[in-house]
Amino acid sequence: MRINVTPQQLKAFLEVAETGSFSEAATRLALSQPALSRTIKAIEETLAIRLFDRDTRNVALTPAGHELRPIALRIVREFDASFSEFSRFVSGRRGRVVIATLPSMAAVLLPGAVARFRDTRPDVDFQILDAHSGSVQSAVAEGLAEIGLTAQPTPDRDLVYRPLLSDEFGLVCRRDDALATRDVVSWKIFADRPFIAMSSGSSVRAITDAAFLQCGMAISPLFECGFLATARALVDAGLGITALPGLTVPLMAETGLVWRPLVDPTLKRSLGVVHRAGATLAPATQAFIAHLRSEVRRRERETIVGGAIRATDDGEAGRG
Amino acid sequence: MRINVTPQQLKAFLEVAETGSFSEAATRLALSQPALSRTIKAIEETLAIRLFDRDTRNVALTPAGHELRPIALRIVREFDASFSEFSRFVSGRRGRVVIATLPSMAAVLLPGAVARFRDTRPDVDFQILDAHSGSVQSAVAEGLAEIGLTAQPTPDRDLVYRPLLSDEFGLVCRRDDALATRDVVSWKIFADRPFIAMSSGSSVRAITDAAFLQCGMAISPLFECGFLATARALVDAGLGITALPGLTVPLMAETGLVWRPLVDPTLKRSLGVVHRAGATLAPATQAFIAHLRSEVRRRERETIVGGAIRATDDGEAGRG
DNA sequence: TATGTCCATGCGCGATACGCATCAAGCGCG
DNA sequence: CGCGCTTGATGCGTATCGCGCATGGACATA
Repeated sequence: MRINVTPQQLKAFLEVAETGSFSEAATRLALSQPALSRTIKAIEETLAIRLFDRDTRNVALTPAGHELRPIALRIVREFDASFSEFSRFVSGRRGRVVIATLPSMAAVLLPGAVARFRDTRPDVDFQILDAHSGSVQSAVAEGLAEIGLTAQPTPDRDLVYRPLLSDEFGLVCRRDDALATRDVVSWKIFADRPFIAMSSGSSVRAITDAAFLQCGMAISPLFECGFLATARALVDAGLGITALPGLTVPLMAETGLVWRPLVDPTLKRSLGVVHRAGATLAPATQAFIAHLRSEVRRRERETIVGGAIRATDDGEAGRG
Repeated sequence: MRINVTPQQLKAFLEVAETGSFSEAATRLALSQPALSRTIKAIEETLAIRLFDRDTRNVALTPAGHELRPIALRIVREFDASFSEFSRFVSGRRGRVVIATLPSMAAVLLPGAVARFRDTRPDVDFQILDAHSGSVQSAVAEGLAEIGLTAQPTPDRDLVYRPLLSDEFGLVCRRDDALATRDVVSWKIFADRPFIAMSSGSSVRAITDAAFLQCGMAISPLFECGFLATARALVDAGLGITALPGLTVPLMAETGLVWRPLVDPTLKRSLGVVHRAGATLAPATQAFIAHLRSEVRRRERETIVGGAIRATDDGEAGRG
C-alpha cells in the first residue's frame, strides 16, 4: 500500500464527490472506470476509512468523506496555484534579476533594456548594483549579484565570461576643438594635449594605460576621475581631452562634447556578462541576457545606419 | 514522466536542500542514494528546470530551487497537518455526533454517557435533538441526525436498528400510596385507579396501550401528557398513577414518587440505536455507540447490586 | 422476467521505483 | 604527485504498481 496520498488521488476523490458517479468522474478524469474504482479503494485503504457509501445505484460521501472534502479541496488548490505560480518563474515571466554592472552600462544600455524587457515581463523585478569592474567581479563571485555586466575580467575558473559587445575607444573633446572635425584621431594626440584619466581600477583606465604603453608614450594624467560626469565636466571646461569607449557617448549627448574614433591603434574593450561557473541562472535572468543581446544587435544596426546618429543621438534618446 | 509532483518528491527535495547532500538525505529518507538521485531528476524533468547545481563535491540550490523551497515547505506542511488532523477524525478523537433521542434517554442515560465520553475525547462535539420516537426515526431517515436512540422502530429497509438495552415498565405512584410497599404490581391495578397516560405517538404510550389490550382492559386515561415531568407532577398531586419504563426512574429521584415493577405481563421496551442502512457511521459516532454499550452494562451491574439503589438512586446520581 | 446501468474484480501488459553494482570526478592525505 | 576515499550518476535486473479490457454481481426499470 502506498504510504501517502497523492494530489492526483485527491483530485479523483473530489471528482467522484462532485459528480456522485464513478463512471462520470472517470470520464472527466480521462480514466477508465475500473481504474478510478481502484484509485478510490487505494485512498480508502491508505486512510484506513471508507469515503463513499456506494452500491450499484448510489454514491454518497460517508462522514469521513465529508470531512476529507474541504481538506482535499484546499490541498489541491494550493498545489495547483503553487505550481502555476512556479511555472511563471520557470518560464521567466516572474523573478528577480540582480545585476552588478559598470556605471556606463548602468547608465546607457541598461535603462532602456530593462524598460523594454519589462514591457513583456512586468513581474520580473530588477536590482542593479553599479560598481567599477573589480567590484562587479567580486559581487558576482560572492553571490551578491547573479550576473555582472563588465569588461572582460581576469580569468577565474569560478567565473564564466561571455562577451556581449565590443566598445571602441574614441576621443572626447569640446565641439569647438579643432579635433572635433576630424573623422578619426590618433592616440598620439595625447602626447600634445592634457589628458584627463579615469581613476585606477576602472576598466577604462586599464585600456588607456595599455594604449599609451603600446604607443610608447608616458602620459601623466592631468586629473583622475572616478565618475564619467566629472571627466565630462573637465573636458567641457576646456581643461583637457580624454579617451572613452563609444558606449559612453549617449551620456554626453546633451553637452557640447564630441566623440571621434581613436586609431593607431584601434582599441576596443569587450563588454559582457559574467556569472559564477556551475551556477544555473534563473530563467528570468537568462531571458534578460538574451534580451540584452538583441538590444546590442539593435544598437549596432542603428549605428551602421548613419554616422550622424552616432555622434549626437543614440537608441536611448530616440525613445520616449 | 509523471505528470504531477508528489508530496513525497517534495519531501525528498527539501531533505536534499536541507542537508546539501544526496547521500545524507537518502539515509534520512530511508532510501538508497541512486533512488534519491533519480527522484530529484524526475522532479527536475517534471518541472522542466534544474533545482540543484551539483557535482561530485557540492550540492547547491539553483535560483529555481530557492524559489521552490518555500513552496514545497508550505505544501508538505499543509499536507502533513491536514492528514494528521484527518487521522484524529478517523480514530474518533475528533468529530461531531448528531443524535436524535427520546426525552428519557436524553435526560437520563445521555448526559453521563456524553460527559464520560468527552473525558477521553474532548474534541468530539455533540448535538442532541430530543423528540418522540416517531420524530427520532424520521430525523435519522432524513439525515438530520446520524443516529437515533429510540425504541425499536417499525421495520424499515432504509433503517438499521440495534438494541441497546431492555427497559422494563413499572408502576409510578406516591410514596404514601399503599402500592408503594409492594414488591411488584399487576397491570390490573389500572382497572381500579385513575391512569395518567403519555400522549399518543410516544413509545411509552404504544406499550401501555398494548399492555391494556393484552390484559383485556379498556382504560381511558385521566390525562395525556407530552412530557414526563407533567406526568410526574400529576402523580405527585395525587391525581392518579402511571406506568413508566425503569429508565425514567432517575427523573423521579428527587420527588416523593416510587417505582415498582409491573407484572402480568412483564413488559419491556427495547431501546437501541437506529441509523440509515448502508450509511457508514463516523468513527466518533461508532466509538460513542460502543461507549453507550459499556455504559449500559455498567448500569446493569449497578442495578443488580441491590434493589435499593434501583428505586432511590442510579448511576448518574452517584457521579460528582 | 428481460434489459440496461453501475461499481467491483480477475487478468495481463507496460511503466515505474527500487536496490545493487559500478562509473566518473574531486578532494585530501601520504 | 599519486592513491584512496567520497559523492553523485548510471546500467541493470526485479518487484510492484497502474492501467485498460473483459467480466461479474446487484439493482432499477420496463
